[in-house]
Amino acid sequence: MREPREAIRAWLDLLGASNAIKKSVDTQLRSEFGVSISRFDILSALERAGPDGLRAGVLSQQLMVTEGNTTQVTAPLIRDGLVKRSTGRKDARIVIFTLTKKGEKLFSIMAAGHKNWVGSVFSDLSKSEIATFRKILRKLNIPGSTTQPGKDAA
Amino acid sequence: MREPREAIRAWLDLLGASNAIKKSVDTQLRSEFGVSISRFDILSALERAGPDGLRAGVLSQQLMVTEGNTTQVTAPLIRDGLVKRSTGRKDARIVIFTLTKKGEKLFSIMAAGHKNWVGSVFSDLSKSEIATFRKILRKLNIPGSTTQPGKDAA
DNA sequence: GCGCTTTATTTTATTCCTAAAATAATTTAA
DNA sequence: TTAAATTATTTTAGGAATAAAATAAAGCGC
Repeated sequence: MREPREAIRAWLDLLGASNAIKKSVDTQLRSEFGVSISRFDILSALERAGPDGLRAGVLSQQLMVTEGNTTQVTAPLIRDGLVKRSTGRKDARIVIFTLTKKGEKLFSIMAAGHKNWVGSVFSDLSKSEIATFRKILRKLNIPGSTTQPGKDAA
Repeated sequence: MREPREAIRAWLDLLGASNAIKKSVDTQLRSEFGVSISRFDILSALERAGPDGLRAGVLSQQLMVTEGNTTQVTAPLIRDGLVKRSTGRKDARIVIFTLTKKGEKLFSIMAAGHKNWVGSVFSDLSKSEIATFRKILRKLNIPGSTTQPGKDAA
């Protein structure tokens, strides 16, 4: 494949679709629940983690953002009583985030809406088309991405 | 397609690929030319527009950003002498952005690098795979998107 | 011609993100 | 056991985006 013109078009299409879907989901989460997509992602990770919650560093890794960002985005969630922040009992450097009851309740409602919205975006695609789509995404050569097959450390 | 689980996975893959490619391109543009991807996009639009340049509103529309954002992102490009800002001769409310000679020169170098980087991301895909990929992207139902087929104003 | 509306852009305040500096707690080593 | 190094997180400064308010210029209606 030495035809960068088509590659550029594909990249612009990919970026455009991603931005448009993200904006749509974000707008719906905000208007219905007053929560941005970034905050939703944090609630989602904490829900998956269960009652033990997640350390700040682990949460950041999972969301692929910096720790500074996690500190900032959790702040309003804590202020609003959706997330609890506690420090490690053995090691006081460690910070653990968990979902509060209120956070759990809100998240379960939001998750249903989110699932439906995303489902509707892909509703015109057959199961095999979705599989093809994901397969092609996996074939992209993204520099610095660890998601490549069989790329173990030397 | 009533299987939101796979749809969610596809959406997360799509978002992840888009973010990763964008970060990679941005990093390379910054390190080699000291220009962010947002600034590159503006230079690119102005290059396509040619010597007549573009009005602030048109530029914003093309880049799908607000006019306030255009004002802000053009500012450093003007400061650095890559873009010229002039006001309309007939209507003083109108602002026109054009590429300077310096901007043209830098852009032509950057565009070559950009084309290669994006090309390499898609280098493992055949021509028909790229076509399939773009076709599937076009089948996504994105709320509020005007890119849907045959959706004329009523 | 003068006030009112519309149009075009800028400014302001806020969110989300990063990188780098600062802080704070623990562990290691001499 | 205390000074130095490491680890975990927060703070700070700044870029890129938005929405909404402010500014500024044109165009209308009478």
